[in-house]
Amino acid sequence: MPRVSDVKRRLTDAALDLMWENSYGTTSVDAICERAGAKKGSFYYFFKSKSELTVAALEAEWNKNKASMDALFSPTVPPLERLDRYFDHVHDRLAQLQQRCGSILGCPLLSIGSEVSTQDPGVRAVVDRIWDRKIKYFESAIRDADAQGLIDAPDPEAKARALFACYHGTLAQARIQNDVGLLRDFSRVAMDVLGVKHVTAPAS
Amino acid sequence: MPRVSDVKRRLTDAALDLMWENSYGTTSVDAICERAGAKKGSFYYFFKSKSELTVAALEAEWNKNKASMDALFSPTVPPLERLDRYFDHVHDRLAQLQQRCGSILGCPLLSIGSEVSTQDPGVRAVVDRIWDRKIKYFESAIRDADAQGLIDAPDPEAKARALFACYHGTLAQARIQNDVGLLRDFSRVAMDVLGVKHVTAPAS
DNA sequence: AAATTACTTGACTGATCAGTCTAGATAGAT
DNA sequence: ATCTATCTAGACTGATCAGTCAAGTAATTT
Repeated sequence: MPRVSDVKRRLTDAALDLMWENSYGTTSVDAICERAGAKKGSFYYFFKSKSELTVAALEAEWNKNKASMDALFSPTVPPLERLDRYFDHVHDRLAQLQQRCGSILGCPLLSIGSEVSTQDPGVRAVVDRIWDRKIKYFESAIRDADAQGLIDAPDPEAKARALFACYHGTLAQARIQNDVGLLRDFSRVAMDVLGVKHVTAPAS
Repeated sequence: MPRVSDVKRRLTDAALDLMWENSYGTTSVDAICERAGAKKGSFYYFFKSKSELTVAALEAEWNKNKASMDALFSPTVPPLERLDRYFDHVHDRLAQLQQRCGSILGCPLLSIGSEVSTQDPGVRAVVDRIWDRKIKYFESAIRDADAQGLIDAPDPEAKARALFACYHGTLAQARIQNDVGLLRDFSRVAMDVLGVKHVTAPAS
């Protein structure tokens, strides 16, 4: 085996950055190559199409995040605190990205997924797949919280999906309005959605 | 004043249809003209750019929907029922659109807004504006529900924004997964978010 | 009937798009 | 040393893009 290059990784990184900040449609293959410091020939050596690159980029992003997800959702952490910490973590990351690029970017899975899902089955499928994996973290936290009597969740999977949807709506709104505000308070909304029994803020 | 034409309306209709079903980026001016049965010259007679057309299309869509929003959120309807009926109404409309085009399309404000908000201040602004108007319906329903003691909502505007975000996340997920499921049950999630005091599901 | 206003027509431009192709360069295996 | 698999270079193609423009048509006013 001759030399190995890191161009593939640079391409997926560049693609995700550009598509996250702008959109799938306005991110051209040329622009991806330029940011990655690669040439077109290399791009099409590694990927059959822009669509396939996108699938790879989303998978790569998932792999980059998995370790910190595992840590945040460690069973050693009290279940509701896992969710709290996760929301904080995402908030901090988006706030930090805003420093660099001027915008609250929301969730790339949602932005890209919403943009291409009716037209690109491959990308839609990978978004679905990663989405499901992420929901599993919510689901087990919810199941543990239920087991500890902190909430009443007879169907943890459904609860997780509902909470996940709510969270992504909040991320999308933060992107559209370029405002972290709602994100900062999402934890309270989450506790409402979960029906947390005794907690600081809400009366019920 | 010489003859009047309905081309302007046909163009905004066509644009919204195409952008909703596909995306802003993949909807070309040529395609809009073709569906509207208009020529390029007419397009640029009425609109300065694709961006301006989009702003007009979103405003036109709002105007088309306003009457039914007013009816659904009529003060003659019990407040929580207003929300229920609204969710049902949207569900039915999306299910009906799915028959025609094969996909659950979600909310065009969110899809288009999320796609262009970092790049097109004009479109972002109109999405924001319409978004705010829609939230007002939620807000007054929530305020009325609070006044009737059905819920405890010291800050109706914040509650409305949170519920709106949750709802749009659910719409987005329905689009990405092409599944009405979550939408059908959203009313229950909404009641959780609102902290409805006595109802079928939650304990608290 | 002539002038004016409101719209229509479609060919055109130059830029940019995703994707192709051929000719190399580089490094490890033999 | 040379062979071969892996990767790079970058010019090229044809389609499509948003937007322009000059000439034309039709209803209404005067």
